[in-house]
Amino acid sequence: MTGADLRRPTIEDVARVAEVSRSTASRAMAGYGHVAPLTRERVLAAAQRLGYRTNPLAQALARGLGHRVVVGVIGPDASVLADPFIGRVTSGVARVCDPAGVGVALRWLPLRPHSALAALADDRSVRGLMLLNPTRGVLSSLPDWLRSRTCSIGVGAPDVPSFDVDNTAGVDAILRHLHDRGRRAVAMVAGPAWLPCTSGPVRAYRLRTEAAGLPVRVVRGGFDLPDGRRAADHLLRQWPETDAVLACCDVTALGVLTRLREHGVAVPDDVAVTGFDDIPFAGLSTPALTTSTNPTHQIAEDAARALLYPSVRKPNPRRYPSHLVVRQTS
Amino acid sequence: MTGADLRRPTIEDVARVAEVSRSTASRAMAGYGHVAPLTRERVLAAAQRLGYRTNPLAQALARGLGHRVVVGVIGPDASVLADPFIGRVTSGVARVCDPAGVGVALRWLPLRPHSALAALADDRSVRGLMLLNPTRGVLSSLPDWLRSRTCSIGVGAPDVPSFDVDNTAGVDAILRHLHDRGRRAVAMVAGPAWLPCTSGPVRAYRLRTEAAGLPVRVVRGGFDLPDGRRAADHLLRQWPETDAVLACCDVTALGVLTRLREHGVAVPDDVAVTGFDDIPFAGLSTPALTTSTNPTHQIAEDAARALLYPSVRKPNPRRYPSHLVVRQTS
DNA sequence: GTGAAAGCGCTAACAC
DNA sequence: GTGTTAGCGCTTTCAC
Repeated sequence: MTGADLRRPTIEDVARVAEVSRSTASRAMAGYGHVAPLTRERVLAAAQRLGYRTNPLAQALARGLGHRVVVGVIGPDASVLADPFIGRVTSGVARVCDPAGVGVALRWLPLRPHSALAALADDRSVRGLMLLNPTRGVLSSLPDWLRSRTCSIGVGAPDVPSFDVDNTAGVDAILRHLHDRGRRAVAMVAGPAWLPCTSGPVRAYRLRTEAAGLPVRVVRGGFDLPDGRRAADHLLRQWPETDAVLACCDVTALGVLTRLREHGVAVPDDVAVTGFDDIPFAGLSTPALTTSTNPTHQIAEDAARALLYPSVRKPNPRRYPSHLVVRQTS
Repeated sequence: MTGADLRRPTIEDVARVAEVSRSTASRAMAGYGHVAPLTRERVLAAAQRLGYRTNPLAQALARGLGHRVVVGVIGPDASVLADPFIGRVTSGVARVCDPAGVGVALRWLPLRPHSALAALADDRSVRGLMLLNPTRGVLSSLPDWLRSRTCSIGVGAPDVPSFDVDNTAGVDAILRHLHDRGRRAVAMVAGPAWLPCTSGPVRAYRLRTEAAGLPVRVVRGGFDLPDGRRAADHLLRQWPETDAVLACCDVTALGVLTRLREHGVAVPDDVAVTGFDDIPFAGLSTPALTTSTNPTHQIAEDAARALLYPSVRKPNPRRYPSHLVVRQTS
């Protein structure tokens, strides 16, 4: 009835009602440390009765735990944040972080992120850093405090847990599939050179192609449609006998597809085209794109959990299988 | 050189070096309140020299400001979070919040979100709530504390800033376009009934159609491909003379498109099809989808800023124009 | 304009 | 097992 009722109850109030000290109340609520079962019950009952809710702000300060996970995307410029892939990662992380009272921030990091990482390293609000597309160099230059709370979607390091699709195996499977279908002149449209994760696939392609005694043909692509179109132009000019194009991402593949059509090349009759990622609309193109599907949400969520609960150590690096989805373009 | 150097400098250290009190140092750093210019300079210099970085955790506690914005998506079940649209919103918000030291959490809210909102209302870590697809009923039931820090992407209220596409005008423009092209039997595939933002477009469609003395034909759709396919089946059966389908979302439109093709219906020759949203791959379908493009990122970012900086009042509700993109399906 | 001091609400040594 | 106590680092009245 008095003004005191307007105040939200603090743990002090709970302690008073439960007739214990603040520390005991704290222990009882937290669930660790030694508290007599009966005492805990009393505390919990008091909390319940008062409608007590712990204040995450105070908790964070006292524990010295940051309240946000930063998703840091390394790339040549901030436009990398516009990629739908980033949206999937961010939303996956945001969902996993929510129950822990943690939020997600999204930030572009330049290819030489040294100073940006230094800034992150002395931001006490940072609970963890999820690095997208880091190079080994970047990982090794991480300040210690930050390193111990970093994970990577891409290449990792012994002390930086990494989560990624096994795209080497994925690309290999696609190539096998193309060979099985009788394609002999398979050209690869690789990702941009600055992207560390492109090297594995290129190597896999090279290895299997050479082993089969077939010609190795790699053209560097990017991530968007025009890149794919340019790649198609390049291929047609350079190696007109190409009978399959293995692109490292769906968007590029779709660019290749449209450009080939414009040139009057029949897909898949003249040339097969494959993508990678299985974006939501890969199945909607005409013809529908053969690609490889990745558990992006799963990866993002596992990575987020690794950051939130670092004590639970898992095998590192963690690689997720990519599954071939054969549609109509191959 | 001593152990003290390992400790991160606090504002206390800054104050000592600048030879002022903690409060003055605090004021100087914050930038408001009265501080003599010279004093401020001294403080700033000291901070600089010590490499002082404010601790957002302590700041949050002392100021009583939450550290995360919750994006709450209202829908029948948690699967609504998988929509790519959510990814775009989340990443947009996360980017804007980052510089403010704030994170984003993502949470599904049931159609009757009463208790979920109550929980949010006494979570002190919540800086703001961004509601997606709320109904007026939901808005009016918001607890006061929460209401004053809520914004909506969808319908709003006098005291809840809302940000949304003017989809009524958008749909009207599409319909006008179809009429201009000579379509006379335009059927609409509306969004799901639980989605509040579907009523405006339906009304707009009804009004203009009736005004033109043409038949009103609405079928309820959902958000995914199968919904569009079902809608197409329904239309062909019910109103075989339909010569245009106005769908309220691109994915549904693409479903309609593929299903029509399977039925041997030529698009756009026999039937025109239009979508809404201009998802990244609307331009890649064959034929390319005519649709309307929306500034989703802009909306999300503006809404986030409204939450972070509530003092900067803007007109409410805020409506963003949708722009017709005529491609090949109409 | 500046300083003293009282919080913000919770946690975690440490002593009992 | 439980309580005492000293923080966590910053903000903000309120005097002067």
